Amino acid sequence: MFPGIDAGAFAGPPAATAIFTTVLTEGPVSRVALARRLGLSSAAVTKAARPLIDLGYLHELAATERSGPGAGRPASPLAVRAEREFFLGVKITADEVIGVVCDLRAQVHASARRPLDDPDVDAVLTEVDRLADDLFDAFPGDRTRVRRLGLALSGDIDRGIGLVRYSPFLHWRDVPLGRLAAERTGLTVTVENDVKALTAAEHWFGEGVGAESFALVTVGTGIGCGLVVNGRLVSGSYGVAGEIGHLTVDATGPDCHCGGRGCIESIAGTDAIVAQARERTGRPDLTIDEAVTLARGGHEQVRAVFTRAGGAIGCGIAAVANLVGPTRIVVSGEGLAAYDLFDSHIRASFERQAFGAAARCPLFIRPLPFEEWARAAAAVSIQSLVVP
Amino acid sequence: MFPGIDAGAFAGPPAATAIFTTVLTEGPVSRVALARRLGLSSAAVTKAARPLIDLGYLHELAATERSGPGAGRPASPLAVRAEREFFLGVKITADEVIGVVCDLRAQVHASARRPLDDPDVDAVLTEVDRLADDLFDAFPGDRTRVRRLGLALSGDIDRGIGLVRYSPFLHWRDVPLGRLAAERTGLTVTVENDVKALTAAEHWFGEGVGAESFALVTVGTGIGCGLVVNGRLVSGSYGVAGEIGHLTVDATGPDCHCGGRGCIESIAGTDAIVAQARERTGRPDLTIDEAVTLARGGHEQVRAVFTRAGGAIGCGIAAVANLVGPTRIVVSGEGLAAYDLFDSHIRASFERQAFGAAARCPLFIRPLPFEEWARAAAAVSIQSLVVP
DNA sequence: ATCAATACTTGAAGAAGTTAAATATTCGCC
DNA sequence: GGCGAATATTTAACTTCTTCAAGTATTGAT
Repeated sequence: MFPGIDAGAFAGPPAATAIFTTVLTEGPVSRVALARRLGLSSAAVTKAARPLIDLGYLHELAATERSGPGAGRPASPLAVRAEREFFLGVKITADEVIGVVCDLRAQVHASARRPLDDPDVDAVLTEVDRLADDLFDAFPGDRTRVRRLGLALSGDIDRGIGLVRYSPFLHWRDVPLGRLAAERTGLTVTVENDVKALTAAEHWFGEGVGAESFALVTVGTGIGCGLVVNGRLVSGSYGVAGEIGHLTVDATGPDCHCGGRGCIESIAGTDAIVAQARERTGRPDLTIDEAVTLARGGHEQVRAVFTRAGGAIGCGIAAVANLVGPTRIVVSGEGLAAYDLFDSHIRASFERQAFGAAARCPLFIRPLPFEEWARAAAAVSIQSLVVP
Repeated sequence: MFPGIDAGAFAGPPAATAIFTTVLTEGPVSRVALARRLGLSSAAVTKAARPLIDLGYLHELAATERSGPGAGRPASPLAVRAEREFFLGVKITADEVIGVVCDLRAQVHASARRPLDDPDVDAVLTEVDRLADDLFDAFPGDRTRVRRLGLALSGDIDRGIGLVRYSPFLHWRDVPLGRLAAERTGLTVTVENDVKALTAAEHWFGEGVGAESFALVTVGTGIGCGLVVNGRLVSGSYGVAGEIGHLTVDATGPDCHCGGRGCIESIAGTDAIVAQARERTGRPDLTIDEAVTLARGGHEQVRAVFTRAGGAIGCGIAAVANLVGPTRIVVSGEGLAAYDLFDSHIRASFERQAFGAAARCPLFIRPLPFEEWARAAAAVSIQSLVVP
């Protein structure tokens, strides 16, 4: 059952988990609708929902306007009591820790960030702990309701045991971050790869809701991809999954640090875009923001860099669509802050490369506020409460 | 419960399905081992297994040699009674129908084939029906134990309702093949895409056994891919999945009929290999067999064609490994009849392109007897009995 | 022969779900 | 206002599946 006071995770009957997950991700639903949706009898829903209501995780909404024929008792939809519990989410980057406090529905209630100048494990833990304090201070609600912390960082991570197998940018190997952070903060900690966290968050609280399979492509310094197939996140053996950054898309493209040529990342990664823009403008100190401004201002040479990048991203997305056939695709990341320069090119390239009906797969292209990574970490923590 | 006489599918308790599936795919296991493996109590295994034994689907093996400390009652492993039930499997190609009779463990007991000269639905059904008769004639066992038929063909297929949405080589659209074949043959029919069927067969009865995720890459006229992720076959929305044939791997490569350039298929597809070999030998009527003979004989120009093809295949496999991270990969297909010419090049290219530890993913490269496609169809039929 | 170890079986008890019937609430209509 | 049809939810009796705890079975070692 859901925890009363302790930090234990949900361990009730399968029906209760399914009910709570559905209400959480798909919004208020009546018991009868839940029964239909989950293949249960309405009696089973009534019974399984009661303890969730008693514990304060669900509550009944006032009857809403009818949709059907008009007659009959109106439904009393079940809704999640978002403020029943709160979650910290922290994204760890090479030079910063960014944190948020979210409620059960992954709405942000407070946020904070701290610089990081030492990638040493202990130093990072200290900053995470301080950040948690900052978040508690900034959080207007009941602090005793915050009992979980989600951490997200890039690298090879074993979420099950909270182990960072390898983090290239922090130079960590086999760091039991989950245990260490739990000791430091006294919270129940979940650790997940950042792209997977974002994918999971999008699956439960974003555009991926209700999709049996979907893909998230992140565009920034690197190009990454998270996948949900058959309703479950794809983890990948050997610590590898979602690596699309080094697919070849243009053999006439630039050399890539991976040893290949014309990889997506070497064309559409932020660094690659800056490098190309510098080359074409002859300004060796051009920044990405200046490049964006020039492109928006109509500078054809720089514009072409973004066009080409969009084309490369579209190719990568098409590869994903052709291989796993997701129902929907989200394209996001810091690199899309200037998504007005990308959008149509990504779509055109995708539609050209996608196989048959896969071209009909809807694309959601939008920039990603950096805080969103931290929210994703909190979302993973929410998941770990509901589905241990 | 398992059917006694009727053609109904398994509908017993979840534990019984899990037990039967495990014994079927992983071989004889003791009840205690099953309990540990499936997270059940040994009492539950005893109880769930009894009806399966009574119905003749499972039986007890004589106690085997011990593995543990030596003391204690020896286990009585449960094994599948393979001859309890038999299955027809038929692969439909553009010019032939190929069929086999398999037992529950997917061992072939008889096989037959018939030419096909008319892609008309009715003509194909007639040939399938005749082939079934041929198979019944060739089958040495008890015919009344054959009650299911699996069909496999390339194209967009809805396995759930036995519908062929689109078959390019037969020019079919929305043909309810499952229903039609059931009416014709009187058998319970399952229809599946051929590559997915092969993937499912490999997952249950081949190199994929026990793998949480694995991939099968077929090499022939086309280059295809089937995926199992989180223990389940990937179906793909929009009728698309596993399309890796048109990934670009060599921008200097030949034009492809898909409109792109340097696609895997345009380099490593059987037709592409023949075309390249003809060009390099100046013999416009060279066949694939002759090309293989030349390459084996040391003809450098032709050899290079296979080397290049192997490189392209390796790239495609690496793309799959980097994106979904399977635990194992099988590379197979008619196109690998000359796999001695490919093997090392595929491996080298894969290891070069695979990301980090993904390069450690074991590759099983081997040719595919054509009959294997029919066996895969039977395997899908077996699955449909056990997991409806 | 006896003991420890391991495998399997049994029976009582419990959890989780089902069906069928009762209850609750509304709308439309008289 | 009262009544019936429609829909939602609850209740109670029952079924099914599973576990737990205790027993039986079979072996090797002493």
